[in-house]
Amino acid sequence: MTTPGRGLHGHVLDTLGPAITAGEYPAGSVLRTDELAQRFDVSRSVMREAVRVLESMHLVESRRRVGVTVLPACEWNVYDPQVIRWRLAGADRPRQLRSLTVLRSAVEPVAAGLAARHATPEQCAELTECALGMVANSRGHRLQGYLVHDMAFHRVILTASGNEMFARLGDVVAEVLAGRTHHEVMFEDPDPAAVTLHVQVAEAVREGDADRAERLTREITVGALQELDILAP
Amino acid sequence: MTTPGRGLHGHVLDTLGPAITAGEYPAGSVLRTDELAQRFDVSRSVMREAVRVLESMHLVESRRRVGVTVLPACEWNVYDPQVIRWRLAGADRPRQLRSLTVLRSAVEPVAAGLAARHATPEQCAELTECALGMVANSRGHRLQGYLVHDMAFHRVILTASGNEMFARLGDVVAEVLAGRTHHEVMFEDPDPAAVTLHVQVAEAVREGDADRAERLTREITVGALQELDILAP
DNA sequence: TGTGATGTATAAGTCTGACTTTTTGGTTGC
DNA sequence: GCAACCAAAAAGTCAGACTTATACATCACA
Repeated sequence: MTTPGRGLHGHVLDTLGPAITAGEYPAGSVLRTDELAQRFDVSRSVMREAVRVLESMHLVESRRRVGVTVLPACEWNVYDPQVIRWRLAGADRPRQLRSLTVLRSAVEPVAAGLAARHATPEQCAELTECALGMVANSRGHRLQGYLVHDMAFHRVILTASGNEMFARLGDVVAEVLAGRTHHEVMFEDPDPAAVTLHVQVAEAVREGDADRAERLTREITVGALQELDILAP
Repeated sequence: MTTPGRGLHGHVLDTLGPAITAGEYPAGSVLRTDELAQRFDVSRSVMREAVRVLESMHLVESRRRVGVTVLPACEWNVYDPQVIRWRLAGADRPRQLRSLTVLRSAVEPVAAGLAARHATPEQCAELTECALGMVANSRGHRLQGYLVHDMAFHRVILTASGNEMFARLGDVVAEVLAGRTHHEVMFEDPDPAAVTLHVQVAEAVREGDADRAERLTREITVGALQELDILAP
């Protein structure tokens, strides 16, 4: 995704970050900078930079005379894209996927409603194009093409909402969608009902019908929740 | 909030972070590590650590032969609590407050619905206690006491949702609420209707009525949006 | 025996200076 | 005008010496 291993400290992070988020070092574990520097065969300066970054993500805490302490998961900056990526790549991928899908179900409908009010003509056109692309790739095992348009669709919605916080979730949603396609229903064509919903959302946004856009997007996200068996009986 | 100035690099961040998020260095500005180190009267090692942290927040990008480039706001990790705090303390506080309030309006109703399903008896009790505290402080200019219980109420809802991503928004919501009280309607007693809504939400959660909890919480957040004049005509 | 003052070892924190590597931008030569 | 080449600039890396805070143990005193 981002440039991996931009410098030695980046390489260290690519190993340590996933290890910590995977729970390899339980909360409370204590690491020593010098030992880590030796283990990764880097200088202490480089190791310190890596620790500082982990510290800014609230993954660890560095204290004098003690060492580098691993913090409990409830302290982590779970919205940090890097942390999300590490967790998605590791053991608690399912848990992370569920959390993110629930977040989507909260955010995307509201974002769609805002998009209906604020989307520029260009964004409306983009949205329609994405929806059409989804339709065109919805049959005949064209999962890859479908996915690309699906990700683009949701990204445009989030951006067009005009809310910077929503917009920044574009990458996250894209990774959730990609993950879903790669693991769950890889071989079957997407649900035709879902495809129709996307087309209708594009319509609603184009017409500036905020309520309808929100309601339809809520239906989409309900579908995503059901795929992961997150629902009340 | 968090320990300020934990080490020299922390002090540098406390100055540089707010400066960058306030737009003092426009996107594309180039800084040099050595110059910064001199300006802050710290060694290059310390300065490098600070830059690494800013880099992990996507506030800047460091490239060889070029320097430390300030990135455009659309790249920033706007969910980083540190970044949020810096922005709330700076010039675009109003903009940040609006973004966060819209985010609240999306997340909190869904969180309340989940809380109705998953809240433990202890959490239900806490919730009721918070609501009662709000009632008790709702008259006679007891804004401070009211605020404390209001913040606690929303934090419990977010935690009880059982979703880690929601739970981590507790601090953010608390700061939004605190900011609102300190700036807008500081002198008037809170809207009685809002107080009643909180009591009713606590009720709905206790009874496990997810739909009602969600609907009522949506009313609360609509009120918050209206206070900031965020609404469609 | 319990409690407070004192000492000490430890690991992070800081600074400095030398060296390496990458990259930009200009210069040269065809 | 274009290619190859060169030199300067800034980040990146490393090693070593020194400083500082602090957890823990020790000891003295009540």
